Amino acid sequence: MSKIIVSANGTKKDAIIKKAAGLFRHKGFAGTSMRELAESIGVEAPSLYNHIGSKIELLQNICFKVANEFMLHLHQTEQESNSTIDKLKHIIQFHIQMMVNEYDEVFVANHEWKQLKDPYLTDFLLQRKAYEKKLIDIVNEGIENNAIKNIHPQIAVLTILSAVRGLEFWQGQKNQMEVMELENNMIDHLLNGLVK
Amino acid sequence: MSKIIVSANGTKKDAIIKKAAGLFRHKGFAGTSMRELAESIGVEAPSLYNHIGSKIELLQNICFKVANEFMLHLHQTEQESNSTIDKLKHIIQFHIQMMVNEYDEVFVANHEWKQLKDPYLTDFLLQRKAYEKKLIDIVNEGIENNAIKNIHPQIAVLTILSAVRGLEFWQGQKNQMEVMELENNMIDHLLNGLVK
DNA sequence: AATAAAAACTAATAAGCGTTAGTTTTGTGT
DNA sequence: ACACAAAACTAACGCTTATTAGTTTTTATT
Repeated sequence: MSKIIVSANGTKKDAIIKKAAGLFRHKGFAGTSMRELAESIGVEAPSLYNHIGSKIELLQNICFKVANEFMLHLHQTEQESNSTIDKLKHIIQFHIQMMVNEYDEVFVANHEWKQLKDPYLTDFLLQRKAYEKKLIDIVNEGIENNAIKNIHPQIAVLTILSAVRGLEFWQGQKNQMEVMELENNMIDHLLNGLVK
Repeated sequence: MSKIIVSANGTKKDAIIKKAAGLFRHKGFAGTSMRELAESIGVEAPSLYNHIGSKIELLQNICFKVANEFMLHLHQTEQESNSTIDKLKHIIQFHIQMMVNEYDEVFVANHEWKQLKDPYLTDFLLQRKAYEKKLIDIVNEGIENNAIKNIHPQIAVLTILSAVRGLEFWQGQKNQMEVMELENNMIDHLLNGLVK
């Protein structure tokens, strides 16, 4: 077998990307060298280039994989004909789940996308703006339906996204029990507030 | 006069740190070179070393200046004998103000502190933990006083801090009117929720 | 066992990094 | 105008970077 250990249904490139996500999270994209990445895999740096095109390509893969997953889920949520509040609950829950299940990738997409080069940088930002726009539409829908108070929709979305994207400190505790507690508390906090 | 333009009551080192904060925010600490920093100031890279010790020292200055400002404000807030809710309002407001007035510095402190080296890294993390601990105590006080619902205090603090720290997208709009709107909406959202 | 392909290696490239040494220019106080 | 200090410069150091070229080893297929 090869030195690069692949998981089921995964290519060697996937395995490299996975390791890269972990290192990029800990040390940043610019702060991680290909030699480090290679060593963490158990291989010499040039060997990586049998499987990948470049360092920046790794970052592109991570960022767009995450962006696509979020966008796909949002599309699905839009098409379910739940109440506005349930949609928001669903979205917040998904963000938390992603944060728990694909922590490295989501973190890197949230923090290192600035290191992307055009045209990928522009694409990424457009996708992000589109995502926020869709969320704002949902909040507006809730305001029209009298389900949500007359708050500034953009600020409400900003607050929610900031809150869920910033979840990075919730580390190590992957215990499913605690994740559910986190979900329930955050959803309640962001929807119903803190005041008794 | 010298090439490095100093603002009133500021040393040349302060001017360099200020420029560094801007670059570190845009390109990251590892992604910013001393030659870039020098060029943005209008000087050759080695000239910087007449005024500063090292690159990492710039990051240290930024991170601890921000950390100290937040900690100082929290101390003051603790000693004012307002209600728990007013304390929280006050703290959220201060975070937003800092985000608006010292955007570069706060952003860098929030995102690039990982690049610090020990003992500064450990010190910074301890200070952050202490800050969170104090906030948790305030929330607990509110729960005991029946002012805050029986939420998990750590998660509540996590949510609030995530929300205010993530405010990065609120860019360019330094219009004071809009800042007040942002403040009022976020405070209302984080304290009273979204649901009507 | 022979052959072809995949995946690893070593060696080396040019470029960029933070920083130091040594020197020259600029500004200040007498 | 002279002396001293501050602040800039050029040149260069040793090191690290991502990546390429060329070669050898390993694996899979017949």
